[in-house]
Amino acid sequence: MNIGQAAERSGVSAKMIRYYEEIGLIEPPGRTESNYRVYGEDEVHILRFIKRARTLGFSIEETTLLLGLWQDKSRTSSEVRDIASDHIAALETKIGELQGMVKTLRHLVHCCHGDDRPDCPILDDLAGAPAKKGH
Amino acid sequence: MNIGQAAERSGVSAKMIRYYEEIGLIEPPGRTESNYRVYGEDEVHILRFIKRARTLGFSIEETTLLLGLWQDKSRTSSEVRDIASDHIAALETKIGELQGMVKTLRHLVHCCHGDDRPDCPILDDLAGAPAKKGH
DNA sequence: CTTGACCTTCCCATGATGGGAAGCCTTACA
DNA sequence: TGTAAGGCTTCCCATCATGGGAAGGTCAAG
Repeated sequence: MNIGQAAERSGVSAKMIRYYEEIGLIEPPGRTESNYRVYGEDEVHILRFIKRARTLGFSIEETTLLLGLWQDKSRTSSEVRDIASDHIAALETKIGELQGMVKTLRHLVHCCHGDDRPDCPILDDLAGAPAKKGH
Repeated sequence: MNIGQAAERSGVSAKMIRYYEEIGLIEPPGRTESNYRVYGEDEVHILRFIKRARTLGFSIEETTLLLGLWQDKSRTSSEVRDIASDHIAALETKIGELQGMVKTLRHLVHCCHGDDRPDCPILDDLAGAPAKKGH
């Protein structure tokens, strides 16, 4: 099948398939006489694997690792689990950061009367003013 | 003061200060005879404002808006609050997505025995295998 | 006067993706 | 058989915010 169909069947855009090939994440496929890329079921399967990993937030680099482990019969499941565990830890760090931002913003919004007056605790905070007590 | 000191005092790198100037987020400062940028307390204050907004996860675009509102005496606090509220909503969407990833990964890691055997539910899932019941 | 630390501009890289142009190929239809 | 539409190819550019580094000018301390 051509790249368009492989894209549709895997959920990875044609642009991205070519990019993955370029960076060596996937092997260059065969070509027709007229230089069209030709894919089979196996390639679609690999692309779906990649798609799923990306959806779970793994970076291309981590995905490369996982893909290697997937295709390596002698891998140990603990290798994969370590990658996944590390990734969970990274995601949780990120979540914590975002939650910190939300908490601060929520407090500021709560303190902001939000009417036609220009007085605004949010801007005061951004500008580095000391927080007023007792809102 | 020179750019290096402004950077140190504001927490914004010299590279970024020049970039912010280039994209019009901040005004071009005065120059010495030898073409060095010259900053004063006001500029450091603005840079700190920007730094804080960025730390809270506002994009450059949102920061531009907030900066404009900060310097606009006729602004209404509701304008600022709307920006902040929108930003909170965006952050929470992002947090939800990350939490979804963590939940899935956690389940997979829980199901993975993580030893020397190659059998690995995480890879099975990435490869699109139907989940086994009961783990 | 030298040396080292600072400043200037300019270009390039990141990570993952999309947009689009120019040109070739295939398929379907009149 | 001719043509038009749409798919494919490569190549370049843009994003967003940031950092790295080179080449060259400037300043301050010794």
